[in-house]
Amino acid sequence: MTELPPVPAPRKAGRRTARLVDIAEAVGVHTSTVSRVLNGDPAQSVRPEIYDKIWRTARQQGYRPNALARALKRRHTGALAFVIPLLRNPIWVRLQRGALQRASERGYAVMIMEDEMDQAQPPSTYRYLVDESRADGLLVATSLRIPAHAEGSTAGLLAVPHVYVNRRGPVRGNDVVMDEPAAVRLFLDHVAALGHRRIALIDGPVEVDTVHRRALAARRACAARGLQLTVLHADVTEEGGWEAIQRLLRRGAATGRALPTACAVGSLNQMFGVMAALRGAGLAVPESMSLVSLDEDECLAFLDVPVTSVAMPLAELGSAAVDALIARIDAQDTADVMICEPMNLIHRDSVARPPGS
Amino acid sequence: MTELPPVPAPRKAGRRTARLVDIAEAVGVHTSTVSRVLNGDPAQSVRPEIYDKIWRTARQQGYRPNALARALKRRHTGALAFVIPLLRNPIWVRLQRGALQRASERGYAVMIMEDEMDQAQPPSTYRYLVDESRADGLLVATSLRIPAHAEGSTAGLLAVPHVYVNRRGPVRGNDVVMDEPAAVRLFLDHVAALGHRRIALIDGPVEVDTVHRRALAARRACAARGLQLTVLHADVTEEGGWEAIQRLLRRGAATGRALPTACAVGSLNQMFGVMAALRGAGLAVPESMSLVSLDEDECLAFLDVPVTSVAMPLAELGSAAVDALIARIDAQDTADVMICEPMNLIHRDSVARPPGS
DNA sequence: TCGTCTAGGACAAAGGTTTGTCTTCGGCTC
DNA sequence: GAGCCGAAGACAAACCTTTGTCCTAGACGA
Repeated sequence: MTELPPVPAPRKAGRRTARLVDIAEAVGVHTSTVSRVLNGDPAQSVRPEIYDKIWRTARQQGYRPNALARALKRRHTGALAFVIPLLRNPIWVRLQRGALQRASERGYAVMIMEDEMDQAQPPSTYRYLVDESRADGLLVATSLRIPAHAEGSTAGLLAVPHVYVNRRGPVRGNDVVMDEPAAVRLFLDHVAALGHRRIALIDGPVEVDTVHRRALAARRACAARGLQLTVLHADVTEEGGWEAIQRLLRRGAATGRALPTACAVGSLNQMFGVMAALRGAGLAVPESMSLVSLDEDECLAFLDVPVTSVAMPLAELGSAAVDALIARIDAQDTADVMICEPMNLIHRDSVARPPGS
Repeated sequence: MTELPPVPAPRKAGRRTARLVDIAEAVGVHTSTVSRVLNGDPAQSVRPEIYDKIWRTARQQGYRPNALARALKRRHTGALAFVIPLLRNPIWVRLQRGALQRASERGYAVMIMEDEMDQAQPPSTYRYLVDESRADGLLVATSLRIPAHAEGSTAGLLAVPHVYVNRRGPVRGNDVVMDEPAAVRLFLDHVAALGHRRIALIDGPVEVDTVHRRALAARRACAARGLQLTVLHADVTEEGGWEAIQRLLRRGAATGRALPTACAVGSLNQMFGVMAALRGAGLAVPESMSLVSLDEDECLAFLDVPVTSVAMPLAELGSAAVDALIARIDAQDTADVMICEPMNLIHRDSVARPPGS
């Protein structure tokens, strides 16, 4: 394997790929006939002998329809653009996977546009992809925060088929999201049943829509259950999680109020920071603090103390988003979609009864 | 060839986007003039007044050249296809980022094709993307193992501009890889200097090219330094890492030979399993076993014991791969590329002197 | 005055498909 | 035998740009 043949650099020597007209000539019919036969046009009738010859020739010449010409004529590119922040956070990977797979099943290619977390562009920036006929529609998973969305950038996008993924856009009817409230309740019910009364939620910046909805759901659910809730917003990084715990501790020390005994963490990255900070503060998990990750990843099972988590339907979200976008491209229904299943609490070892119970 | 691409659905009618002819009519010139002016053709001379009017009208109508028609005529799509296994492993994310960014700088769009780890396709499968004029070239980062590559699947790809990323293809001249031997040496020099003599390398399946090259480099370097090396191949998962350590322990018990005192782990996923297994076996890090990850990720700094790692130039790899592919598309040079920098050992707390020294 | 040159454009031919409309011809009915 | 019809395909017009070539009128030189 180490010594392989030297490369002959076989750049295509003028031999162009087969076209419809090549087949037509070889068979002795018009290109329109070849086109209809190859596309299985039921209205076209040809003698079986010609039919066979067309297929044989096409196969033999390795014919592939030119997607450009076809798209130009059909006014339909068969491509979807996915605007996504490429983060280390595995949720995006799973989401991307689900979307890619479904798109491929439905005969669409997906082009990925990175939208950097730090300098997110308004989604309408990407409209040009549709205007230039590079894509038929936009899957928007940008991390731009809500207020910036709302201001003006809206109008541009509306002219073009698009769907917001895991986020709510400025108008209703184009969103595909997960049931964040259910995830939060899954966590709350679990720890409340064990006797926890003081709860913390550590999550990303409040301007991020998912975070906002989780916080809201947590507040409602805690109010309903008579639980005391502390919400801490921090960067979606290990540092962020670390710093959030510091804040929690400082706040506890300053007010003299007892610390929460159960804590949910919005992202895997933050989780690492949270655990490090807890360890540093001498707070044992789960003895002093129960921990639940709202972001499932297999590595959680292998940590020092395996972390209980809520597994969200991310792949399902991705594929549902693709379906929703294609429906919009085909000018079909246009309603928000919420993906609820499957959503499971994965029991591991980071949750226990509150201390002193 | 049995199945042509799925027939796309019809598209809703509506306000069409501006075309060259719309501008031409509005201005009162021929479309060719508009095209040349808008494309800045230096050979075209036009009165300043017309020039201004063309630009004004184009801007006002929000003209965007139709990428399909343009690509059809120019025989150049401006898109690259990236065949990649979408894994949780963060290396792919970084690689993808580097590639996306560079491609966008060079005016190319990137479409991502997922190639599943489990059922990887021969790279020539994706040739159709170029044959159908969907992309100008292929960035191949498939996880398919070498032997399968070599057999027959080669010929198809050669006809098309492509580059293997982080892998060696079956012929020389189309590979963009990192300096894995240097990474291995960085690890070895570090632990050898501390007095370690018995070394382990836990990595993915040997058929994966990067793994193969790392193992080879490790063997050579250990031989040269008089170190004793154990290489363990395992799945690139947490389980895999866990199981590799079990194997190491069983082997030690069976032969009665002393265990390695320093261990490099090829991927982050495996690292979690390795640490769990070590913990389970009562082997403290770094007192009983020094650990180095060959896969840097920020979370390593926040683990129970922060893990020393070798940071590889992944983003650089991605952008270099894009450059190399574009060079091939432009029929320029065709030589292998090896990315060497930046590559750093990130010192954390998982490496110490060997026990009893 | 005639020819030449150049600026300033116009014309038209691609590029490969799709698709609405026509044509031709044999067979059938009446 | 005239008329009609369906089968089997041919024709040609898009789809929107790019680009090689051609045209025209005024300026200029001889």
